[in-house]
Amino acid sequence: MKKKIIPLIKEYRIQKLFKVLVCFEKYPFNRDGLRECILQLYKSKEEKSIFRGMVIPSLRHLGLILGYDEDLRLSANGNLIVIARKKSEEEGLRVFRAVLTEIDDLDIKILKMTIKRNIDFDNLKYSLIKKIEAPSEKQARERINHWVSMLLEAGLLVKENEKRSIAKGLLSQVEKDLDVSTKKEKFEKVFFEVYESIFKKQENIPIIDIPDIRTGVTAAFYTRHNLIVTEKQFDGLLRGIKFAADDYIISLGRAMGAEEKLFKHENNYYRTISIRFLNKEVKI
DNA sequence: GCGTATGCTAGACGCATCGA
DNA sequence: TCGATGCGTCTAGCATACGC
Repeated sequence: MKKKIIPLIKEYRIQKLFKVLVCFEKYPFNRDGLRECILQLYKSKEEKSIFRGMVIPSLRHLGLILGYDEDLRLSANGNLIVIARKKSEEEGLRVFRAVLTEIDDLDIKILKMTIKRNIDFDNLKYSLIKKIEAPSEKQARERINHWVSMLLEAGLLVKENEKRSIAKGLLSQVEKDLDVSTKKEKFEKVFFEVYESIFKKQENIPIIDIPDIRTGVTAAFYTRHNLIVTEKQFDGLLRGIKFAADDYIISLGRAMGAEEKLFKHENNYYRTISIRFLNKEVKI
């Protein structure tokens, strides 16, 4: 059986990650400003150790940032966490839990296995360590332990005496937050409004980077409706709308090379989106 | 002008060290 | 002993130098 690949999340303290994400919000596309801001959070430490060795890889593995070097910036999920965290600590955690649960569900499945299997948590951890690809058992254990620590700090797992179990109340809240059915009817309206606002901001250039519209739509859903739309959900919802209708045509632009977080549609990967309105009055 | 070599920078990751 | 921290090293990608 092919072993799972679980990356090592070196900076897994959620409160620290919140602070680091604020630096990314303050200094998008500004590596120097970003580096200085982050190093202030880690007194007297080296750029290589903290910035390049811990923060960047961890945030990238969690899908919270995009780009390299001067292009480093928040992803839509990262931006959503920052917006929610500004509202309150609990709201920040609420969004973080949704993002973590989505990753766990896709790659690791600790939460599902903990619910499903009526076995001791340590046994579950041991069986996971055997199933993941890592240079050594020590490394595999470290990867699982860091992931478990994040789930504990997020409150999705709870420690009772020496046992770990699922925080059922919180998890049902996360499941509610990740329920896409409540978002379908609002999606089209929000999507076209955000497209229009980015279009105007770009001085009427119709071709928009998909990461930008993801960020705009996910933020709008949260601020207007208090709904969490993750990047994965955005992509699913976008795939669900008509690309050609009586009043508009949506075109997608291919990526020039290997890039991050491309939009997958009908087995192809796209980086940009543009909309031609046939009867502008109708839609906007 | 073109192709190759070399050096530098940034990102990623393994593992050593330290303290509880 | 184990978890937390961060240093050392490797690799990829890019820019520049150099030779033909």
